[in-house]
Amino acid sequence: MPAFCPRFHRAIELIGRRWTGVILRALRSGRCRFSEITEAVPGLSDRLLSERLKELEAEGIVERLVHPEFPVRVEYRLTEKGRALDQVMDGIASWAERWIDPEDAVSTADAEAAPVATAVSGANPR
Amino acid sequence: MPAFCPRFHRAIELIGRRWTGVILRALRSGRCRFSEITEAVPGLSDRLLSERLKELEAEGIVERLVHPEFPVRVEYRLTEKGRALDQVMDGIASWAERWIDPEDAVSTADAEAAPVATAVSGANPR
DNA sequence: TATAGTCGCTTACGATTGGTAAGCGGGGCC
DNA sequence: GGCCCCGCTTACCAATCGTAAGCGACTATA
Repeated sequence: MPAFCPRFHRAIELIGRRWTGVILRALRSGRCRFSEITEAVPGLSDRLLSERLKELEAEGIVERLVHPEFPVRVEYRLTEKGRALDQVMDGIASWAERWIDPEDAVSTADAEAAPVATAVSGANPR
Repeated sequence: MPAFCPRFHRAIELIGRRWTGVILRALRSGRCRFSEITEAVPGLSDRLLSERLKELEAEGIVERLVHPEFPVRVEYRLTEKGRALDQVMDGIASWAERWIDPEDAVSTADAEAAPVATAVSGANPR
């Protein structure tokens, strides 16, 4: 096995970008509208969701469908390439279930969802 | 399936941080010394490798062994928790092999490995 | 007519993180 | 002494992220 593979590198840097993984998971779980995703993923802002979705669309992992109805409805769907990531996502989920301490995970999610009073006062947090 | 799972989130943001994936792959392929990893991964700097290894050690994914020999030899190894990621890594590798265009990947790696003549010269006023 | 609200973005700006280069400590080697 | 090696650490600047606000097309309410 080679120590470095450009394709592997590109793949993991792509799906590993901030929020990308959770966005793909939300899409897979049936959330397909912009606002459904922001609601489903605590801490994720409009700006980043928009940015990530554009990247994923450019990569051919999701496709964007615009329904020119009432308040413009936009639907995002996994392409075949995107659905091919399901087993990867499942693998990560299994690993997380076995090895990630739920409390760590919760505190992380909280910190992202509600970084209320923490950041301002720190003396020199690193 | 829930749209959001804190443990999944934490897991993917952890292994998805910049360089983390390729570092783990390098470790798995037998490179275990600091300098072996920097050599194996084009574009990865000392600073980031050091930072990522510290994080991975703190997470219990790699362990650090110091051999007080000649020029201090430091060995990094995957723990059980780290080795449990093998199937995830394999899944990503398979996906990449099927879906990532080698040329895209090469150009990406090149850009990272050899920004030789581009960056140095002027004409980059912010 | 005016005001307000919805959805999906986009813009602006400060805070965090990443990349590049240089230095450092402890040893051995000439 | 001066110079190399390894594994970091520090310093500095650019890229990315998080927060908040605004925008365009449209409707609903008054």
